[in-house]
Amino acid sequence: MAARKKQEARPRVARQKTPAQTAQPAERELNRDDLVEASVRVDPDLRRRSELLWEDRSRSTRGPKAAFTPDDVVRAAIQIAEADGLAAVTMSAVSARLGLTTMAIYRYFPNKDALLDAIVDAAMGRPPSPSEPRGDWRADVAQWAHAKRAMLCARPWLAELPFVAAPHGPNWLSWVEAVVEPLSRIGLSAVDTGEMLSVIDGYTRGASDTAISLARARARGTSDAEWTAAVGADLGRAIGDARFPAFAALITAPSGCHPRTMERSFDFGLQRVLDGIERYVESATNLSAGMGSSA
Amino acid sequence: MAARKKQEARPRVARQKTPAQTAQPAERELNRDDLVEASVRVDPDLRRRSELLWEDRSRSTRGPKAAFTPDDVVRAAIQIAEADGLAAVTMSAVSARLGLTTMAIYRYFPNKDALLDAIVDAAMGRPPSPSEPRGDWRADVAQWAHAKRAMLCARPWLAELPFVAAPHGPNWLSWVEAVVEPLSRIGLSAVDTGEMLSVIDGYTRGASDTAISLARARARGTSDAEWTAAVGADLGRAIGDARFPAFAALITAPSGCHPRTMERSFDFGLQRVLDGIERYVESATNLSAGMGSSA
DNA sequence: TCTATTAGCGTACTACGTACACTGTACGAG
DNA sequence: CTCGTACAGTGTACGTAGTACGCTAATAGA
Repeated sequence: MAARKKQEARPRVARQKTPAQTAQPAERELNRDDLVEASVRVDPDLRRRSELLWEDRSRSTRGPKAAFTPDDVVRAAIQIAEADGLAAVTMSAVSARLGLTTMAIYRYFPNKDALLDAIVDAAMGRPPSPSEPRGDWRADVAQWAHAKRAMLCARPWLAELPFVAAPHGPNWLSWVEAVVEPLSRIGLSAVDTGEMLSVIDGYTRGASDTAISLARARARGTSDAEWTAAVGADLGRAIGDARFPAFAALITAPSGCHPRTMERSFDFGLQRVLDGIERYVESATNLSAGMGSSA
Repeated sequence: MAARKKQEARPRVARQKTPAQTAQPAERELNRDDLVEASVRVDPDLRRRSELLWEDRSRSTRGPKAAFTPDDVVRAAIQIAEADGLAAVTMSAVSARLGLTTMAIYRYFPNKDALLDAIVDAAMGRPPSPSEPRGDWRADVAQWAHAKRAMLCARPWLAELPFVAAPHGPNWLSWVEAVVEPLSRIGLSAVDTGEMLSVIDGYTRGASDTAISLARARARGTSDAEWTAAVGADLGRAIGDARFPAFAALITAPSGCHPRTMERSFDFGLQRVLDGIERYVESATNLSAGMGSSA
């Protein structure tokens, strides 16, 4: 991540790009040509990273044979992250795992950022395909949310990376596709569907953080009891402090935040969110049917 | 963050702590004594960091006078982060900004992690106090969510830090208190209130990520048009790809993801989430009133 | 066969976090 | 008043990270 930081710190001299086409129409529909045209304006670094995620890196003809594929490198890096955490994923460590010298990975990825991009996409994997698309969007969306949460908890180091930000690879898009599909079946407008996507994904990522934190602790060898004690000691600062009466009352009562009940809690909240969406769907459907019933 | 990483990577030899009190009762109510007892079991590093956030660092008597206070150091660090991003916050940079040599900050914070803890808490600031507590939990919660989102967008570098994780300082607790207070007024059980807290906060953090990403781009000097182009080029990979039909259809339609409409979108989703909570409140209230009405 | 291309190596440089020993200052105990 | 102790800030040095650059050798196409 040091590399990522460097990228952010670079423009100390704020580079003001030529503000030539500030007033370009953004409300139009997108098509391929627009995107090709648009991508020209995109930061070359970002464009290169995106290309590395998508291009077919099949063998080029000349020169000596490479001992590994980029996928091998990514796999090695992921194994290191699984075993020793994201911080252990250094260029030297990855190289060493493959039996290469440090500089050899730079033949596969131009820098660590590009490697991390590939790691993120590979580590996400594919979403589980819904058992049978029986038209029940609510069940499918719930299943997706649980799957995404489980994916993040299984690889808690993944959430340390800014995997919400560009560039996104095929697996990332697959995950999005897997929610958008059931959401589209609701029959809302595209804009509304986008809103619902944001609601579901936002809740899923945000509400998974505690579980991810626990998973991280487990990966470090911390027991659940120790983690609970640490959280309690941390939040317990509120108890007896006049500034936090409501929160103190909350955590003093028998708590719902235990490793055992966390997934149940997640599902409970998810059902509330889905309720909210459903209420909107009902009202929108009623409205479009001309019945004017308010929810 | 390199320091944070190091901390994660440290236990390559998985240190299995003495699993002595694995079966300690966690379902009981918490009180001060429990917490003191519990905190003994907590990772000393974490405990020290928490203490640094909470203890009164008033002047000790002996020795030469310190030129600055820990708050001065934190302020300097935050100024650097505001100007050049989180990556520019190095121990040397902070020292230099205060006119000190690199090693001088170690007189104020034992290491970079501790400094970052303080930065996070200071940068969060205090939540705005609700205009007048008129008993409308929904309005107060919505105001809180918008405020938290605004706070994160104003300091996009803050979201790069694991500020969901321990240790938490007084400002962090103030933010929590500020939602728990209106949520408590609903009259749900403590457990249910905790669930709602998780729903609201989860949605708020998760659904703010896109706006944070935009804010980050702006901080780098990227124009909104460039950012939109970059996002379009990134997600546009889905267009024409048979693997992502639903998502392609979504982004091909006139999109709702524009800088101008982002806050409106956030609020729209927030209203859905609040609807879901409200529906639960209604059903729970009806149930407790013995009317057995199902939602 | 010759040559352009490229995989992997070795060396070296820079930036960062931080350990450690040192200097000088200022308060409080004698 | 003075002296010793505690502490602020300095300077040097080390380990680790990312990576630029030039070298060697292998390979396939001309």
